[in-house]
Amino acid sequence: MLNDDAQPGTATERAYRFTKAGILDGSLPAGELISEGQVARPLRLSRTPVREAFLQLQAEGLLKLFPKRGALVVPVSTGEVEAVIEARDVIESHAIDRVAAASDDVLDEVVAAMTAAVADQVAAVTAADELAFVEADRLFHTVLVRAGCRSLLLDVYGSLRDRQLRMNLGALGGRFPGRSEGLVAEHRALLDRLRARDAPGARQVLREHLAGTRASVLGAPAV
Amino acid sequence: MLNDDAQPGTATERAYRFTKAGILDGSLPAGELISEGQVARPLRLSRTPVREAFLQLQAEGLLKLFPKRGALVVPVSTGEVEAVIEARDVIESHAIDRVAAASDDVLDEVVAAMTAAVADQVAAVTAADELAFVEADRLFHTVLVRAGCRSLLLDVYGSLRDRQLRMNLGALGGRFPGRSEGLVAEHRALLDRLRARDAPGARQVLREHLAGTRASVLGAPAV
DNA sequence: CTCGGACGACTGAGATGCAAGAGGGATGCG
DNA sequence: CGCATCCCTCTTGCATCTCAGTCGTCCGAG
Repeated sequence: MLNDDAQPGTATERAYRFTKAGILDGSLPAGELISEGQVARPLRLSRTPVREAFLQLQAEGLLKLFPKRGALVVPVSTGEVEAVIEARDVIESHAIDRVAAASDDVLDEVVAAMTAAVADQVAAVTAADELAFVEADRLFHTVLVRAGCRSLLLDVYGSLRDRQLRMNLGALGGRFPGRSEGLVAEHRALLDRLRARDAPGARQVLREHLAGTRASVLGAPAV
Repeated sequence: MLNDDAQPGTATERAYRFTKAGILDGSLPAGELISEGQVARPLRLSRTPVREAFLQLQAEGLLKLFPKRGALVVPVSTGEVEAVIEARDVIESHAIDRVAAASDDVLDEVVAAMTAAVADQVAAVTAADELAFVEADRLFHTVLVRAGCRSLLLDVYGSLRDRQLRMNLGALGGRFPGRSEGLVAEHRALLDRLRARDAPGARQVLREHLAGTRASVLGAPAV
């Protein structure tokens, strides 16, 4: 937010990061109609790279471009929450199946990585570091998906997590109201099932996990 | 291919369609490094809209942009075939579960639409109309996914089918070497299972169906 | 004959300029 | 005072221009 300019990368990348960050952290509020100039001016860029960034963000579903009108920061609708949860369920369940059926070596490696992520989460909770917690949470799930899915689904999953991050921030204002412990416990349960190669059990845990996420996002009136 | 100009839509759209069509029908061969001018010149456009089209196609995975070098028409690798098949399996299986658990009304409607698609396929086979056959095949699956998945997965599935289309054309030169009957039979079997709300059975049929597709794409040396 | 460095053509990244379309507010009329 | 209309501004779409990086080629030295 502060270092608007003099960032690394191409102009397009800078515009992309700036805009995406703005959307994710809420400084570009959902439902707002933003213009290319709004991004180009503070970054001291021309509109060309901004346009390319907008296009990319539209492909990710964070923006919706209206001809001659502007770019709408798509609001997180209830439907979208459901869609994201559904997609996560489908993809992560698949990953579970694959990992549970993998060789010992692969399974061990994945479980180790996921265990480490959980440890990071616990550390983040004690340090009261929101960002680190979210990052570790993301890592936990990403490791699973990376191990169990091919590139295509993996890419989809990546953009999914971005949207979910935004949902959390939008609905909860960035707070995880005491759900941290529950999340960690569910992660541990998932790991247990995975370690035992109990795919149906792991999927069940995942489903409950996602149901909890869904509830905390949808059911939170405010703070 | 013939009507290069005077098409409807914005310049960006025209560039997008032109390039995508070229990639899908093979006139822009996979592995080739194409330049913006190559598309802009025949369409009598400037390079700006072409660039935007390239960006979009990169997001869909059909192109890979190399800075200052050009745009690579990504070759259909064995890995990509596997990835597409995997993703289709995951998404369509999920759709099957959802549809099989849906209300009678929904199920009936979906089955009716899919039955109609199969009928179209049969008609296309007798008419020896490749294009219509592929279109009907696509419709068959799309109806299923549309009924069983929310927007997000549906979008993913859409781009999936494009890539698959390209794989077919690339590997088989557009021919379906006598597999048409098999495809129709498998579609019918899938419909039977679906009609009986036998989700596991339907998934099994689907898996075999996709295995057949995979084999015909990967394992087909020629005709 | 082969290898290496420099030159030139080509390509994309980004900036700028112009024109068309959409919306909102002021204005004139009933 | 309410409403339809016009105009003015804002925003994007696209073209054009400049700059920088990359690659192929050519020429000379060993």
